[in-house]
Amino acid sequence: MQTIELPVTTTDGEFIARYSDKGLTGLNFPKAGRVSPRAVGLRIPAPIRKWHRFTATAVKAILAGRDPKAFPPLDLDGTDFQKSVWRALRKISAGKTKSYGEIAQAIGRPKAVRAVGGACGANPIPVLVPCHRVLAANKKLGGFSSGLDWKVKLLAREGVRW
DNA sequence: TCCGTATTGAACT
DNA sequence: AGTTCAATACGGA
Repeated sequence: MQTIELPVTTTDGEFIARYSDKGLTGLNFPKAGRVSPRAVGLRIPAPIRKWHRFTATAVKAILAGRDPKAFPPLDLDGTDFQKSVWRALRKISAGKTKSYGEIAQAIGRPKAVRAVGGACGANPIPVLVPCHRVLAANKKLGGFSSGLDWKVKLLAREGVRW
C-alpha cells in the first residue's frame, strides 16, 4: 500500500493530507520551512483526487468556523478505544465544546478521562476530527499536541467563549 | 510490568 | 485561589 501526500493551501498555510487507498489517513498542520510535497510525476488515482477536494473544502470550512458539509472517507489507524473516541469527537459541531470527562461518558467509560486525553493526542487527523473542541472540566484550555495557539485560534474562529 | 498522559475532584495550604 | 494528591484507563516500551 502506498501513501500519497497532497498539500491543502489555506490562508493559514499549507496543510499536508495523507491518503491510503482506503481514504484519508492523516493531516498535518502547516510547518514553517517545510517544502510542500507535491506528487510530481506521480499518477494520482482518481478516487484520491476526489477525496482531496472534500478534504480541502472541509479544512477551509473549519478554519472559517463552519461545519463541513462533507468529509472524505477516513482510514483511521488506531485501537478500538481510540477510534471510538475519535468517533465521539466528530459529533461535536462547530461552536460547541465538551470536556474530556463528557467524552469518556459518551463512549461508555466514565472513568477513562485520562485515556481520552491520550486518544486525543494520538489523533492523526486534527481539525477534521475536532480535538480542539475538547476543554478541561473547569472550562479551561487543556493541552494540544500541535500547539495550543492553534487550539485557541480554531476556537476563536468558531466563536467559542471560555 | 512500569511509565507517562491534552484529567478530575477533593483536600489541603 | 493556588497547590498537592490519589484514582484511573490506556498505550507504548
